[in-house]
Amino acid sequence: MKEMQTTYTPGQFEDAIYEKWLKSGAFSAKIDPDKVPFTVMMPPPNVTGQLHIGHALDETMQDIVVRFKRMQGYAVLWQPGVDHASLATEHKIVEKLREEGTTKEELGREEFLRRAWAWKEQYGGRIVEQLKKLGSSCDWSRLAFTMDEKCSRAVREAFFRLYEAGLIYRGSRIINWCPDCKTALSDEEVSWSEDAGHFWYFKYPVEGSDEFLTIATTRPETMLGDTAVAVNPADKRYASLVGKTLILPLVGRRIPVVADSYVDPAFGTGAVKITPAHDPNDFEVGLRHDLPMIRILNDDGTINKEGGVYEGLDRYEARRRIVEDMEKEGLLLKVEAHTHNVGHCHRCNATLEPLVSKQWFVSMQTLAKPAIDAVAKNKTKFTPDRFAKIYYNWLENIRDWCISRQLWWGHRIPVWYCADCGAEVVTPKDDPTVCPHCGGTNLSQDEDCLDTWFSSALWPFSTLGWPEETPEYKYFYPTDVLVTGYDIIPFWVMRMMVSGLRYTKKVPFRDVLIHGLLRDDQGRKMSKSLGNGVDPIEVIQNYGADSLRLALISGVAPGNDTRISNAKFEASRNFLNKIWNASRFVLMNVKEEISEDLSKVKLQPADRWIISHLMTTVREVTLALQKYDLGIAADKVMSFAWEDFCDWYIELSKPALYGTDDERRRQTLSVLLFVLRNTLKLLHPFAPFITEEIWSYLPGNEGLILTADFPRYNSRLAYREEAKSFEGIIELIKAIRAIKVSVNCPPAKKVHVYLVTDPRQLQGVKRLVGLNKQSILRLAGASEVEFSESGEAAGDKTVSQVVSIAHIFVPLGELVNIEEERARIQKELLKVEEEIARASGKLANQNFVAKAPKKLVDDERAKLEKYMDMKQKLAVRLAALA
RNA sequence: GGAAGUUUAGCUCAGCCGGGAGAGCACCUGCCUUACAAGCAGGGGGUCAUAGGUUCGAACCCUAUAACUUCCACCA
Repeated sequence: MKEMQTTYTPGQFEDAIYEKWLKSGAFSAKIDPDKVPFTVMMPPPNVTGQLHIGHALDETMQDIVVRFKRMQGYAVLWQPGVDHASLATEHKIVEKLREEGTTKEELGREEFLRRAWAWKEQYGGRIVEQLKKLGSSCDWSRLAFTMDEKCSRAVREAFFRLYEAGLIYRGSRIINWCPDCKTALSDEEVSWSEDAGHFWYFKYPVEGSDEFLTIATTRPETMLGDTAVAVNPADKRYASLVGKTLILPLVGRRIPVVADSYVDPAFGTGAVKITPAHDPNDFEVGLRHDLPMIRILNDDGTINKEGGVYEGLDRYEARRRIVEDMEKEGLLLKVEAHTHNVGHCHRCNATLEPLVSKQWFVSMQTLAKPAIDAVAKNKTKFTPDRFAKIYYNWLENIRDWCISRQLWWGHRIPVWYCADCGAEVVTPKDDPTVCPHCGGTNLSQDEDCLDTWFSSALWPFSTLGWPEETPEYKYFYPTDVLVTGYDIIPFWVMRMMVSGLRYTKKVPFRDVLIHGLLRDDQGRKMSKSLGNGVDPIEVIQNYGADSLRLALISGVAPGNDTRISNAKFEASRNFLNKIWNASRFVLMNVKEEISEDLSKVKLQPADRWIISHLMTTVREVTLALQKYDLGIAADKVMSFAWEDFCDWYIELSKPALYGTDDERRRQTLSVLLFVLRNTLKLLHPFAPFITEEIWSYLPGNEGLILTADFPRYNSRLAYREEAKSFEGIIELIKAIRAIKVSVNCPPAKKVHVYLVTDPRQLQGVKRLVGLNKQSILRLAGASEVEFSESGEAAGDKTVSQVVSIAHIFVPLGELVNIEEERARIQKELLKVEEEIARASGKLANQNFVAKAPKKLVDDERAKLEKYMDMKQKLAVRLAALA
């Protein structure tokens, strides 16, 4: 047999274990009509991205569920994949080109895409390798990419169907424009922040008078596009000006004063400059009052020809110059400091400009309704369920989705324009060459790409071959559970629900398991700029993948944000070292073939106790995993393994292992092996590497723990009563230990223990103690334990304690101070009296006795009896010490 | 303005169907006891944010209040 090392050194076996798993083929999903499918779609990380701690949490949670289900015998498909991440990837490539001194426009579309694919090839494998380090047991043979043929086909079909249904349209609307990335963004891609800015008060002259109307603005440069000033219709201050004309300074344009209830009279001056082309609210006002829309910005954020003398200036330079010029004209009234919410590009953080632009949109309202209903009718369930409210909140207030991006890396919009008749041509599969309207051949494809999330929204079924009715699609769809962070609900969860219901008529997943975000040990978000990010690969190197996995999920309630720190990784690592050494202990004692068939073993009380606890743990862990309470499940396994198995059972087993009764030794080993094997199985989904490694050392193993059966609760092994009575022995051992400590008795000094037991219980207790005598002596540090009629046999210099099975007397000679002992007993007595007061108070309450469940009342009576008995014994002892 | 969450030991957090307040870390005491010092044994420490209510019984359910966090809307 191989020898195990004395400490847990994950770095020495994790990679080899992963290879073993891959070779076994157990990650590959197989369609099996005799099995129940269980399907999970991995949220695809960005193809050129790097693994961060958030992925690690997401992956770990999926892997736990998937491994659990695989062990339970489901036909598991965990579909992995990567996302082309149109904007993020293109942004990186553009930056690289900038370093090289060129631009994408200079390269041209074709060359740019060639470079992008090369980039994808270069970095696309990295994230996959990192996922493997975590132990992810997904089916790599099915690795998908959002721009591969399958997914692209699905995108094309989906676009076609929505277009045909009139749910995709092209229009000029106010969108969020990033002047750096030079593309439109959806509302969801805007990140807002409170930025310090200014409020500039400008005076606009009223035509044909000496009067002025004062407005306030945070973006002076937009005045170049002003086509009106609005006031509230109820505002008496400005009533006389409504309908009059102002002369827009610097520009000279004649603009009307209009009345519109959108204006808040209490804010600013109560008069608002209206720039319909550069503000969503102004856009609406413009529509209501039929105002012209004058766009003043180029795509790169410089002023266009509408800006007259300011043409060509960057927006901020223009702002500075305009303020300066207004001041020169005497039209700048004042400047105030002002903080306001400013939208930034979530990718490059540049300040966004709202502007009117012709883009493609998806009408969301009709599509949203089935998605709302599906959750309301519980066809898809959120865990924790409070996230359903967040989901509703989004869908009920949904606005149209801007899906076109002025990018090249992505799915090109499948629309062709006929140069001859101006028609839009959209086809589901092949590119059109002839215009179906006029027969012209002068077709050109839209230059833009689709939002990345358009293809992500199809992920649960595009990866399975939809729109074809493939065997995979029929067997594995709908999927079972989607695991993701709450920050992705609006981007992805919602859109998958919408698309799934629209295209497949089914919910894409039955459960959505939501997790929180990870924060540093001070509760701050992890970010590149703070440099407080935890690199999962580094953690794996230092502590092992299993430590990382345990640290991420143990003690965490679903959906809550989590702080992580090295202290947590250390704690997990220590636990795993414990498991490692416990296994090593068991194995080093196995010197011959040991049967694990418990029906052939004459079980001792301690054996039944640990088996009983194992069964309880099996039941609780299974239940928790089924409810996706991963943190609770992990904690249950861990406390069973460490406390029950290591701290108690292994210690209890030592007398038998080192004793002379060979039959007894072998039987104890049977139990040790049985419990160890099942503990490893319970732990496997959480800590796959170490459990697989130890598994390889276990005798008589065929195959991997990866594909072993998950333990099942067996009522024949529950041993409820036996386990309960054995608790008395544990209580006894603990009490003797405490007695020794209370008088500073050196642990190595063995003590003689006298037990006094109620005559009614004597036979049972004697038998129980007799069966466990060696364990009691060893664990409590005693030389002898004997029964006696009274405590007198122990003499005067004695410390005593009452436990449920006996009154304990330990003579400790010089170590005993009678005064202290009296005080200790008195304190003990006080505690017992409190308990008696509590229990009898409860039982005196007629309502409690009448209304509480019978079992509770009975339990309370039993407790009262027990405490009365303890009180009596303590009182006698106290009197004897007097 | 709308929504969701949090408030429990010194710190970080669990706490399921309402039925004697838990873990890890930290702290104190004693131990290298032949699996493990990444360990063992023993211990101290909590007005479960506040105020009401429901209930025989509330950390848990309801109402209000306070503080903090996040998301959405939005300040021209």
